[in-house]
Amino acid sequence: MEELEHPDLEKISLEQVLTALGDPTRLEIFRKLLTEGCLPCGALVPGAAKSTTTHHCRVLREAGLTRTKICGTQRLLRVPVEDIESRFPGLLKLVSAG
Amino acid sequence: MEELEHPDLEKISLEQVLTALGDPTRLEIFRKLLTEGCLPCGALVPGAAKSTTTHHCRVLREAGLTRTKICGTQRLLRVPVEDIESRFPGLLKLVSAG
DNA sequence: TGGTAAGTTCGATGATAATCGAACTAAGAG
DNA sequence: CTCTTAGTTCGATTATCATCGAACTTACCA
Repeated sequence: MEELEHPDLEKISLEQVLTALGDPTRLEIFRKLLTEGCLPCGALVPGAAKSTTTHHCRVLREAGLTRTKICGTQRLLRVPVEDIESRFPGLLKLVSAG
Repeated sequence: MEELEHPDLEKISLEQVLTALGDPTRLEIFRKLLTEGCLPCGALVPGAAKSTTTHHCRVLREAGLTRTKICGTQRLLRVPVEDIESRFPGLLKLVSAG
């Protein structure tokens, strides 16, 4: 079960993370993944065009906020909780609370 | 010494905060205020047009991230640290570290 | 009472980004 | 092999936003 390429979290800037989460759709995706664990791309934004969802998933992945596992025709997204917590301490608590 | 109007922090959404800080210029302003304390509007973005700085200050203020005191012809901005910490726990640590 | 310095407001402009549909790729079922 | 399902890529469109200059307000100083 391979994974898509992901950036080194050490090289991600806080600005990039905040920009990624500053969009309402992506914040909703991120929160959904945090509470529900692991979800396929298609389950993330009900009602949106597939290409739109793909776009948001890419922005989140490139900001280091999600990991994507290739699982047949599906892409399973999850939040790398420990990695994020060590690189951006406070972020997950912030998103979970807000 | 009066203050400009500020929103109730309880009514601010996390999304609004993240959008405000997602811009590189505003993140820089916010960090500068965090480290240097209290600064006039004009000292925040060297080189920018005054109207640009005014714009960014308004976005930050409307997101509850700054308080503005009217001081003669100047507007002195500061970060309401305690208020932010209680409404958005983790945010200040996140910004300070990143 | 000028004059200056600090910000604001307004309208325009340019850049960035969100969204979509259509065509495509890849994997699995029958 | 064919069909379906999941997602990607591409190009176009639209909307949002960052930036600016010009005109204005306000406070303070000489």
